Amino acid sequence: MEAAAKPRQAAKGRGRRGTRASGDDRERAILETAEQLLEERPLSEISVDDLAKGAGISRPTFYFYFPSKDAVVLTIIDRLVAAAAGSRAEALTTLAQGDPQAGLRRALEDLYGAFRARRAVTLAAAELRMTNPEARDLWAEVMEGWVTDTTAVIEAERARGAAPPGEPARDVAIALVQMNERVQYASFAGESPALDQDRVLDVLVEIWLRAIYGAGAPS
Amino acid sequence: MEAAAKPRQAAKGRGRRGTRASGDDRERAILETAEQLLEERPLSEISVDDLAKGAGISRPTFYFYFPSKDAVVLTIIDRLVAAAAGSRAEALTTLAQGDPQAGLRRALEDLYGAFRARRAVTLAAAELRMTNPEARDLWAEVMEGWVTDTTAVIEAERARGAAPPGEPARDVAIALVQMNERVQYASFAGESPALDQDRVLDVLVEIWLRAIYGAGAPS
DNA sequence: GAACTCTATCAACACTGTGTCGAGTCCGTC
DNA sequence: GACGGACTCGACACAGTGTTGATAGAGTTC
Repeated sequence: MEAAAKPRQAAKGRGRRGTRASGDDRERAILETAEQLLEERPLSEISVDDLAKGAGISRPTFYFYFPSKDAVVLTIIDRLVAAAAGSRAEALTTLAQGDPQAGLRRALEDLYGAFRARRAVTLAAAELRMTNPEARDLWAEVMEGWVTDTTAVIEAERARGAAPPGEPARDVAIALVQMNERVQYASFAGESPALDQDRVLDVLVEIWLRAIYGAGAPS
Repeated sequence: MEAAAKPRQAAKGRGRRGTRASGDDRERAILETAEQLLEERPLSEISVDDLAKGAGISRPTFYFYFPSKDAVVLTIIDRLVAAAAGSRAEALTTLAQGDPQAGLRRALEDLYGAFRARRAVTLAAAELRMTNPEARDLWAEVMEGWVTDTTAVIEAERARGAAPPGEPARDVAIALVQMNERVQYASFAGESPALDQDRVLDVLVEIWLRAIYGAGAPS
């Protein structure tokens, strides 16, 4: 009886737990504090107490608004993801009509821009993904979206004869999308072997174009 | 004088802190326990107590052998890195003489094999890299090694006219190496959009060859 | 305007995990 | 047989998480 008695389920149900009222300010204050602190240091070095203090409340009161630190960050990531989804929809439109190569570049540019604009959140997402299943799932969804789109583009280009055949389109898409993720992350995080922020796009675009349009290699 | 009196430096100086004696067994037991537990669950869900228990000692005794949990994992990663360095040296030899394209495939194969053989450690390394500077540096060194080698190959192939010009060789090398890392990680971790373990190599090799040897794309 | 309810708040607590200290035991050697 | 170093662990101090229960205040509702 003892063990099952506790309905422990931290990080379930992202937002406030009760109904809605005036304390919206507090909730916003917590989110803003989190974003601001993430600008300064990694997620692992931010405690619930830091968030509470930043929002001008006590630690227990924090738990009135969010079930955990992770939930706060997840909420923030949700927004980033929503913004990125917007970029993706837009990019798709550009791609559908007109020159696919130029469209591809536009798409990669938008995506890169969306994440660079919220660098700190992007890095926190990567960190959270390591330990939090919800973050992992959310990110997986995002990746899946891009992979699906990219697969469609590759298949279309192959079908119309603009791109040569090769490994399955979806497999290539997965590798390219993951390359972008990693390269962008390394660049944002200032890792040691990493591309300069303003070189990222040129390099990624060249590899994408060659991977999709370039024939094998007749030495 | 006081401050310097304590040679306290958690996670600094990987192995035992004292001299060497019989307790080598314990040290080995801790390392083996760690490897074994990493096979079952992520690093974040393994405590110092788990390691101590697994090695048949108490928690304080653990600290006689290692300054922290991280230090244990770092030691394990060191070994993986050493093995990978071996693969790299071998791959270089293959590359230097004979067909570079076949050599490239061999190199990627060896690398992939080295990490797949120690999947759990590879995943732990990625996890630790998020929070531990030492792990970050160690990994950075490894990456730098591959980037340097790859850069040399690309430049050589361009010089001898086998590969067309393009973005700076080092930039391309960074992107490709990071792609490999991310694709392999996703595959090992069983992420949702990820390549099947036995598709990884074919896909990576195709993209490498096209990125290096494939011309742009004259639609 | 007293009783009722619902939001919001926090002190105090229980728990988990880390790292340290000090008091040992055991063992070889001088 | 006592000294010193390798080795061990109980007990502690600390940091962080999440919960409980008591309470204050701001509207209703009758």
